[in-house]
Amino acid sequence: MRSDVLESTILGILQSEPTHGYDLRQQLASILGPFRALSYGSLYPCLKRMERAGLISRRDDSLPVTPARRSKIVYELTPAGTEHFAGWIGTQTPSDWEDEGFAAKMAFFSRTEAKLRLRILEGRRTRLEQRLSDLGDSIDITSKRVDTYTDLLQRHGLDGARREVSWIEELISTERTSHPSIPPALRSTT
Amino acid sequence: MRSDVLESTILGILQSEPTHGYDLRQQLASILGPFRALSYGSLYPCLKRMERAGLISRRDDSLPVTPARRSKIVYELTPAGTEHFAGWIGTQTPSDWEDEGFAAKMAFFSRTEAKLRLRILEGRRTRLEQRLSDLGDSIDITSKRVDTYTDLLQRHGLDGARREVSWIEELISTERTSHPSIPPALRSTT
DNA sequence: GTTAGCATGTAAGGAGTTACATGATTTT
DNA sequence: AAAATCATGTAACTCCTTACATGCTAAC
Repeated sequence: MRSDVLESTILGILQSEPTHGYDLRQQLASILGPFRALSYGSLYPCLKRMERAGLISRRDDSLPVTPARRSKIVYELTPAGTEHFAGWIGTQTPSDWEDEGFAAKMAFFSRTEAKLRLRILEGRRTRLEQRLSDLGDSIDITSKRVDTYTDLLQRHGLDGARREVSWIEELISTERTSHPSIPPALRSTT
Repeated sequence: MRSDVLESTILGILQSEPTHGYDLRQQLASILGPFRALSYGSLYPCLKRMERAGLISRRDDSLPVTPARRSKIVYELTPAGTEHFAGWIGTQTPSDWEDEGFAAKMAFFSRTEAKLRLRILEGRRTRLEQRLSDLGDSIDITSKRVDTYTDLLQRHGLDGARREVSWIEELISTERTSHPSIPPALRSTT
């Protein structure tokens, strides 16, 4: 995962409420999928970097909300962190086409403007279509080699890519129909 | 990709015919999918390591098969390399459960014994089922957080995981039916 | 009272990318 | 003759994992 994507995702989680590292990892895993979950050996140094960069700060929680004071370090957003997240969520970046960048952006879509949401989805679709055609080329190359299993593997990959594209297309059409403010003329420009 | 998986895959490709680095990369991409394709900055050092380890050797092709001698370096298997590949293809290792390890093994399945093939497929299925249940747990955790988009993302991930499992199950049942030597009693032990 | 899970961290090392550097061959 | 593609390689850098080290708290 690109470090800016990770940082922005952390900032996004912290925007809901101050959180400590261990818990942050669970949420990260549940948003991005348990696979891309990173290890603590990756997360804690990242939090330290972000603190040094002034994006987050350790919260001095003397609140007796949780009975006993533990050795938890609760992080919260600084104004700079809030601003950084607003910048990320309000713009389109190349990493938005990629798997993880896209997942991270989409997880916070309810805080994204409808127009930008659509643009990001369309960018993602373009990326997936390109991937689909690459996959097709690659299968053509191998087609001479008539190994049954290699073939099955490749077909499965192709299916997955196609499924990905149609999922995105459903999302796009849902976005368009639930925002009828967009003139119908634009809808066919796809 | 774990380096032993990469090395074994390279050995597997070289078993068909001696190949040079550039071409090896295309074949690697077409077998494993164009995504997991690695860069030359990764491949060439790996070939050098393998040469030093005695698994492959540079071929002195004075053969005038291709008209002009170019600056190509053609690698071929050494006896040690052949043996190494035979060991890998003939055994089950933990990396066979994982995405890349499994793809690499399956790409050479036509050179794998039917029994072992089945065991590897079943191991993969177990791994995928575990992944599926992890994903279910993770969605339960997030279910309180009723964000539409996070939800869509997670459902999509779950669908993908389920699709993966049923694909593997189809493969397994095909393996079993096309090898009726296996007593029917074993088939229900699934 | 001991096991399991919560919680934070560091050091070493693995794996791969990008950018750079170079040059041959084929196509337009 | 220029552009594209084939072909090999290195160095710096990024990102991440594993293994280790430590200690608290809750449940059995």
